[in-house]
Amino acid sequence: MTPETKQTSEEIITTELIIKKAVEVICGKWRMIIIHLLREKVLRYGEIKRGVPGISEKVLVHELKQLVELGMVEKESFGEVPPRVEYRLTDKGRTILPVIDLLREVGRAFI
Amino acid sequence: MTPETKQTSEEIITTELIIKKAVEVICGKWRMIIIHLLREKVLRYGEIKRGVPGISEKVLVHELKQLVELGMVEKESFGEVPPRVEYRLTDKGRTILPVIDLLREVGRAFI
DNA sequence: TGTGTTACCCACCAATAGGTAAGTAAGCAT
DNA sequence: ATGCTTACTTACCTATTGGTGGGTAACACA
Repeated sequence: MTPETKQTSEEIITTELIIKKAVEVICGKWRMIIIHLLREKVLRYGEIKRGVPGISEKVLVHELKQLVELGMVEKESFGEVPPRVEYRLTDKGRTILPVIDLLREVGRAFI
Repeated sequence: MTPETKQTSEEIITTELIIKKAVEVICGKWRMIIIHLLREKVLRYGEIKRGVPGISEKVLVHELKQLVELGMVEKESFGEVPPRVEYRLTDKGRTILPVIDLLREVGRAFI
């Protein structure tokens, strides 16, 4: 990234902004779990719900909405009854998969 | 990491636990900023405070306490007046530096 | 006597995150 | 008519997070 070892105070400020934004994007009790679930499969709403036991419907819906807003997840509704809605990770969403993998590695020490 | 591609449901549960724990450890509005600050220097309380502009004293004290509890930071008080207290990253704390670096990389796309 | 220094603590408040339980639409099968 | 299915919505509540503005100890120095 930055080839220089010394950072100007401007760069430090930007670095802090980026880190804070990234933390904001990553955090939430269930968000990483949902993304981890979507890692390899396109899933319907109900499948995600069953795959994340313990999450409330309200929070799941809210999280999915935010993930779509952030451009990390794509939502596709088929106009069927009963409804069928699929969620899939976007390329942008996939950029944080390495973060999840790293979290799995370092997280062990804190359990 | 796990050489197998298929995970048993037991492993999936453990994976979720680890990810949730890691997220818990990482999150908080200021935590990563504080750790990033301590990356290369041992700092006094006041230096951290000045290095994290915007944080309230209450939150800073609380964060530092939790970081010590988690074993990520060591606190050393010198019995002086006016008081002098130093904080330094432990090896355990250093394990999340790669996470911060990765967050810096992926975070750009979300600003 | 009074002021400055440093690293805190405390009471109180507001905003956000998350949970619970119920309800809804629209069609199909019974 | 009734119930089942699926993907939600809504009202209400609690808990956690973070912020504000004050106070404190203990000594040194003017």
